[in-house]
Order: sequence, then structure tokens, then C-alpha cells
Amino acid sequence: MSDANNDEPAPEKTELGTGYQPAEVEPKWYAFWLQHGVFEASIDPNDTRLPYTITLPPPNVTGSLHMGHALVVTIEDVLVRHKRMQGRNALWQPGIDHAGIATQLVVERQLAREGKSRHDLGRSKFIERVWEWKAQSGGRIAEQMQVLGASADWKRSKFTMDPELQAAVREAFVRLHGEGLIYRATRLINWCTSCRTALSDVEVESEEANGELYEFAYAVIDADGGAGANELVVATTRPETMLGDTAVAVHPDDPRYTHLHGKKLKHPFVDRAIPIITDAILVDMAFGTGAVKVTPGHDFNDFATGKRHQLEEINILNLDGTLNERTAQFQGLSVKQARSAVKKALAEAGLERAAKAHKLQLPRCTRSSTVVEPIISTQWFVDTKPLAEPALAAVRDKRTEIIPAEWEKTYEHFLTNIQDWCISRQLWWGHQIPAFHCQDCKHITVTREDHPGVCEKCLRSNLVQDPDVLDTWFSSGLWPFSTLGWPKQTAELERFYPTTDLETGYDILFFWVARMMMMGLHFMGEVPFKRVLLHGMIVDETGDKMGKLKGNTLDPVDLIYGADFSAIVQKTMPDAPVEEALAKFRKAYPSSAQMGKGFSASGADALRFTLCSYSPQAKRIALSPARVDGYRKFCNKIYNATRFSLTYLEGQSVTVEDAPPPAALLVNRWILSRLAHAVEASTRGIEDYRLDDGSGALYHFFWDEFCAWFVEMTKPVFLHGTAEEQAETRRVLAHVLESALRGLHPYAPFITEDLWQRIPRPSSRPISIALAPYPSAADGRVDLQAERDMVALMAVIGAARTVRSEHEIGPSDSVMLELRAEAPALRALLEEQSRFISFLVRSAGAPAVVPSGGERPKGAVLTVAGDVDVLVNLRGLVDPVKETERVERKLKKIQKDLDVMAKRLGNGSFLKNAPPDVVLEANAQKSALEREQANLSESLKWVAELKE
RNA sequence: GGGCGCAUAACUCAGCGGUAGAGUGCGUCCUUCACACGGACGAAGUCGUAGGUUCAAUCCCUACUGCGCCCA
Repeated sequence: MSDANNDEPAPEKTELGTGYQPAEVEPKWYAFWLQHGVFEASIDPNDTRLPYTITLPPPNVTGSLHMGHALVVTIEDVLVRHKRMQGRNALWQPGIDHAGIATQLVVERQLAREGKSRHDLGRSKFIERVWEWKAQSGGRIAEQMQVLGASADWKRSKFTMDPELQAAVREAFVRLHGEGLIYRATRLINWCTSCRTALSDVEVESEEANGELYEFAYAVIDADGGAGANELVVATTRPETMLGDTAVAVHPDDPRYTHLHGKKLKHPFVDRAIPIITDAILVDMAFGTGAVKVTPGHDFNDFATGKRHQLEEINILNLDGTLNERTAQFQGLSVKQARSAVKKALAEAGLERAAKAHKLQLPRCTRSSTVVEPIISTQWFVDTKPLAEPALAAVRDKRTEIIPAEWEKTYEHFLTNIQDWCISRQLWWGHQIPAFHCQDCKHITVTREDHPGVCEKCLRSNLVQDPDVLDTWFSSGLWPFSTLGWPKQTAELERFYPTTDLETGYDILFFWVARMMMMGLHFMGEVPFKRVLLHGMIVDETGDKMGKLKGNTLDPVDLIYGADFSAIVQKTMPDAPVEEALAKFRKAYPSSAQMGKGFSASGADALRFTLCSYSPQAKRIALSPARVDGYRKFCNKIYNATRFSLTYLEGQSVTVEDAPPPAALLVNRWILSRLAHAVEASTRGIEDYRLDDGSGALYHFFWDEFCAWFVEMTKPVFLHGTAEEQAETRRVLAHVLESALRGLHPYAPFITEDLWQRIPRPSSRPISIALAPYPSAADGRVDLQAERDMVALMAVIGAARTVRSEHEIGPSDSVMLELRAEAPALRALLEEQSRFISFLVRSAGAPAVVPSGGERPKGAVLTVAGDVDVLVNLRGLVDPVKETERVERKLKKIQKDLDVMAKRLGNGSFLKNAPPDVVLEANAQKSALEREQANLSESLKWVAELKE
């Protein structure tokens, strides 16, 4: 980390206008942080700070920033900045994922525009071309993350195709292979005909679709005769696969088909006899005709059935999804064409029996959305069972904690049912499998060497490297340690592994988290992270997933810099007419109706604060632009409160110490006490992964307590207070503001840095707020008496203000105020604070503070605030009818509450069974209500005098 | 089919066994010397439906209805 000796100057201070302009502030402070190495983690052996590590889920190199990224960046940045400020040696490890298929597609599209294919270039030229593309336009997303304020250690940024990471991948492969956990096998796998590659199970998502259940008949060979005995009708959603049928299964207990057991069927198009088998696992008697065609070469259930019955597995597809030479006259057709051709041919052969609409699950490639075809193929697999066991155990015994805990079940379910993982991909871009096929003896040599000289078995040198690359998630699985230098024993690995927190969307619990757990435990012997923090998906304001088709995508950048709605929809739906796109957008974001022509430039801080304000526990985060706007205003509030404070702090040589200043005035004692609560709540929120609570506590503190009460109450002090009171208040104001900005910094890094640099601060502070200590309860001073007194005071002021407001007394009209209280201590408090009451209520002179009872001034209305009767003299100022209405409204409400209390307290079992303090509390509430009721009823009699 | 979750103010969401909260919006008043990106005040909810447990249920349990997601 750089230190304060760095003589680079801080960015120049600009004039403070009346409105906060994030665009003028944010970029310069980001540059400042980078310049001073504020985000850099330390491996200095003398640095004894406890490490705190998060690895950033590496975004796709082809990607650009979307709301999901903004959420990840925001949450992780809050966690990291908080821990950094708490004095931890914080490492936020960033990086980029090479994204095999996605990247290859991007570059192939680029080539296509030049009229070329990757095959025209050849493998090595093509890969060079990908690197060129990457250098020019890949990884832009990292810059966009910086716009959000991400305090990652960018100098350590890694790319999954960096040479060190390639070495890590190779090492992992070789070791797993040596341990027998990686093997090569021929089996049924998911094949994407458009990406032309195998996929793992998790890269296939099934989608409901409207299809049909089609029935056709196979003729029975050597039929015994009898009604219906010479054919067997099967039902299928994929008729074309019948070209690969090698059996038809019926349930062993199905009486309809007992006579066919052991018989064979004649395939109508290819020269093949198909056995009728009995299988209780595959066949559901109630479904379809109860007879199931079995295609082991193209269906996972059928494949398993085939293994049980030693059936032949026939592949009918070419890798491009067309039918191959095993399909007679259908050869060369696409699957879709073949489906209608087969149906037509069956109908012509008189074998078609029925077709009815049917809902089915279509497996689709997560990348290309192409329907995935199961085919038999030779691929590399990871034997996941031995890896999954330790990963399960680590979560069960809490070495790794999953938060929210409800995801543990999903994790458990996935890992207990995990299938072997197909890791080879028929792509060029990625980590090429370090396996070398001997052209002479066919042995496969797996090695760390780039170019092994000879086959390890026959020692001849006729070797060809396996052309396939590894699944991108294979390298991602190594991320928590490969980024730290593994397999080398680096200082980074020593210090930062296991990492502390892993924060990501729940949607990649399977893809990524489970794999990191398996790999981390296997290679490092320790869990890769101590906590897994999962957040929900960002959806539009109505709860729909964001998507291009829906026209409801929100670009974080538009919220940060501001944008017209018409520009936004032209970007999200470039092909649709503007009006139509705009309509869709407005429907998805009803609150945009309040926002005029577009989004204001809210700045990164406001967006971050908004994202923090949603509970991360929710599965769906329905982002409301209006809410962003609310936090934009909050930033403006912070800015203006600071501006106000500076008018009293600048040029006043106020000294700020680390410890909270001594305070005698109630308002000063109170705000220090509230500060203690607020910063504590913030830390608790961050530590409990409840950023909504943490940020909310500070929002409420800053706006509703610091600004609404404290700052207002400093005004009479600064105007008329003694020099001593002013000095004390200045010190408290400076201290609380400085502490509050530090407290807010993880959530809103830019504005807090900018303002913090302008205000007085303790001499011990470092060059950046990002390195200053996070405030704790010790920065305030808990003072329960002060809090109680302020509650009473605020209630009195509120009651008087309500009277003013309800009677529409203008701000320039002052009112006579009389306060009556029984307890001498309470009267003393009101006397002491009378200048604040007078200032905030705008009373004519100090309020009269008197004991309860006594004669009521003529024309005064009465309202009750706790134990204080508040008499506001409205004589000649208001309408008696309005006053009657007001009082009656109040009385009605009180009566309602009293009814509830009477019911509770009238219940003998409540008095008997409820805890004593609850009963006590109820009684207290009841008498307070009764007193208020009595006073108000009394005041009804007086309304007539008001108009005098 | 299996699993998970959600249903609270007009909207987006917190909350929780002891008489319902926030932000935005809405209404009234106010350009008072930090902020109209503001201030003061106010209105607004049978806490999805039906049962059960309890002195007490929005909260716990059961069923149902509606919605969403994941796995087969």
C-alpha cells in the first residue's frame, strides 16, 4: 500500500454549488485512489494485519456491465471497504473469465463479416485473432466496474487464459487424471449442434414447450394373430428418433402386452428387428400407450435402459444435427425436417395411429438456445463423487457457511445427485487438454509438458495433442487459488487462502460455487472461502426477468450518468419502433412515470445505495428507478448538510480529535449517542450480510436525526449561544459529520471522500477516507438520559407543530406556547431547552413552562405530548369548526385504542398468563390514553373562544 | 412429479408472538438565511383465504388459492 508520503496532490477542490454533481466528483477520486494504491493488498511479511479476501466472480471477457454486475460490485465493495477501514489487509481479487463458447462466437462472427470461417484461418491463427480481439475490446467491463467505485486490487487482475493460470489448469488436470478422477469415456452426452460442442449438464436448461405426443405402430414379426396382436403402438414426442430405436419396452406387469413378451418388431425404414423388452423402470403403464420406444443413442433414460438390457446404441446424427448414413432415405435432413419426413413416411406406410398436443420439456443450450441433442460421443469426464463428498461435509460442519442458509438444501441436493462432469469442449478457444494421442500405439499421454517428446508407453514420438479444450468452469473452479499463484507456493496463497467471503448470485451456485468447493478442498485441503453470500436476481419493477425481448433492461450506466427514456429504449430495443419500445419500458417501470423524460444523473453512489437498500436475501430484487432517485436526493442531502456545517467550521480552527468531544448541551449529548447506535447498526448489518439494515441505519441517522434535528438545533446555538456553547457545538458537529462520512463511505465512496477531504478531521487520519478507521460505538457516546429527554422534547415540538400545521398557521406567524408538566424534572428540561422549542415551533418568545392544572389561557388549544400538556394559543388565528373536527378525530382514534386496551386488560387470563412487564406496559398505555382523552374532551368546550 | 420461496399502504420492499414500518408516490401548507434534489404536517393497510395453537397471531402450525424459481 502506498503511504501518505506520496506527494501527488489531492484533486483540486471545486466550488460548492447548491446541488451535488456526482459527475464532477466521482472520476477524480477514483483516479486518486488508484494513484495512491489505496486498494492494494499487502504481502509484506511485517504487515501483521489480519487478511480479508474476496475473489470477484470473474465476469465474461465478452460481457458489458449489467445490473447483476452492478449488484455484485456494490455488495462486495461495501464488504471490502468496510473491512479495509476496520484495519484488515483487504484483498479484493479481480479478474476476467475467458468464456470459451461466448468468446469464440464473438470472434467467429467478426470473421464471418469478412467472409471467413475459423477453419480458413486454422487453429493457431484463429487463437491469435482471439487474443487480438481481447486486447482491443475484451474486458471493458473492468473499466465499467471502476465507474461504480470497485476497490479491487486491479494490479493483481487475472485472466483465466494468463500463462500462470493455464499452468494451474494443466496441473489440476494432470493431477486429477493421475488420481483417476479424470477419465475419457464414450457415453451419451449433451450436444449443441450450433456450438458444435459437448455441454455439461448444468449448461443445459429445460424449457417448457408445446409439442405433440405422436403414436405410431411397429408391426410384430411372427404375430400369433388375434385382434390387435399384430402390432405394437408406441408414443413419442420425437418421432424421428425411431430411426435409432433398438427396442420397445413394455411394463412386465402390463396385461395388455403379456402376449408380446419375447417377440420382435419390424422397423419400417431400416433393416432391423427390434426386440420387445420388459422394463419396470422406464415404463409408466399409464402414460401414452404403455409401450415405449427405446433409443439408447439419443435419450438419457433410454441409454440407461439400453445398459440394463445390453441394447445396441445407434447414433443417427452428424455433429451438425443432420441425420447420418444410418438413417436410410432420411440421411442429410435436419432433425426438424426429419421429424415431418418420418411422420409422413409412417402415415404413408399406414402406421400412423394418433397425435395429440402435449407439453414437454425441451433442453436448450444456455449459450445459443439451440435444442440440445443427446448423442453418444467420446469425451473427458471428471469423476465427481469423490470430490463432492468433502464439499458436502465442509458445508455440513460449517467450515463454509452458506448465507442465506436456505440455499444449503439446494447445494446439498445438487452435490448428492451430481453426475460425472463432461469437461471437454470441441472448441478452439480455451485450455487445450494436455493429453497426447500416440498415433502408433493409441496410448494417451497426459503431461504437464507443452510438447512431450515421446509416448510414455511405446516411446515413439508420433504424438498429437487432443484437440479439445476444457469447460470454462473447469478453470473457474480453481479461481480462489489459481489467482493467488497456485500451484506455486506463493506468499499470496499463504496469506490469502482460504479466502474469507465469496459473494455471488444464487444462479451460479451449481456452475461455480460447488465446483470451487470441490476443487479447493481437493487441491488445497481447505475450503476456498469461509462464507458464501448469495444474492437474488435483479428484475424489473413488476418482477419480470430483464431481457432484450421484453425491452426492460436497465443499464446501470444510464442511471449513473442519466439518460432520456427514448435513448434508453433505442438502445435496449433497437429494432422496435420507439413508441412501442417506450410503452414496454414504462410498463416494466411504472415509477418512471414520475420521472419526466428520463433518468437524472444519479451517480454511482446513489445507485450503490439503492442496491444496498434491498434485502439481499430476497430471491428477486425488483429495481425501482424512483428509488434510485430517492438516493440521489439523499446524496444531495449529505452534500448540503456538509455545506451547511462548513459555514460554521471553516476558518474557526476547530480541532477534531479521535475521541468524541465532551458535551454538556442536550442536543450534543443526544447526537453523539445516536451516532454510536447508527455506526454500530451499520457494522452489524454489513457483518450479517444485511446491507439493507446497515445502510438504512445510516440513512435514517443522517437524514432524520442529524439533519432534521441536530443541525436545526445547532442554529439557535450558533446564533445566540455563549462562546463556550458554540465551541462545544462546533466540535460535536465536526466530529459527528466526520464520523458519519466514514460510516457512509463503504456504501457511497465518492461523495464521502469528496466531502471528507474538505472538512476538519483528526490529525491521525490517513490520506483517504478509504483508509480511515470505520467508526464504532466508541466514536459516539451512549447517553440514555439524553435520548429519553430528546424523545420528550421532540414529542412536544411535534405536537405544537401539528397544531400549527392543522390550523394552517403560516411560518411567519408566531404563536404563544405554554407547556404544563407535573414532574419538576420534566419542567426543568423544558425550561432548559426552551430556546430550541421556541426556535423549532416558532413560538412568540420562550414557552411558558408551568405545573399541571391552573387556569388555561383564553384561546389556547390543548394537545398532549407524553406527560406534557401543550397549549398553543390560536386566539383569533383559526376557525373553531376546524378545531372541533381535529379534536374529534383525535378522540375517535384514542377511543379505538382504548377499546383494544380495555379488551386486553379485561381478560383475566391475560393478567394471569402474560409476562408482568407486558401487563404493566399495557396499564401505562391505558392511563396515558385516558389522560389524553380527558384533556381533549375538555378542550372541546373551549373552541368557541378561538374566533374572538 | 420432487424441492424451495413469495403473498404486508397506490408502487417497491423491510419487519415481527404483545395495539403495523420505510422509501417513493398522494394531500395540505411553506421559496424561514445548507438543501424546493427542501421543510412542516397529514391521509392511506380486514398484513392472500379458511381453520388450528396461544392470555395474545400479520408473525407459529395445517389446508387452500395465486405467483415465481430450481431439479427431474
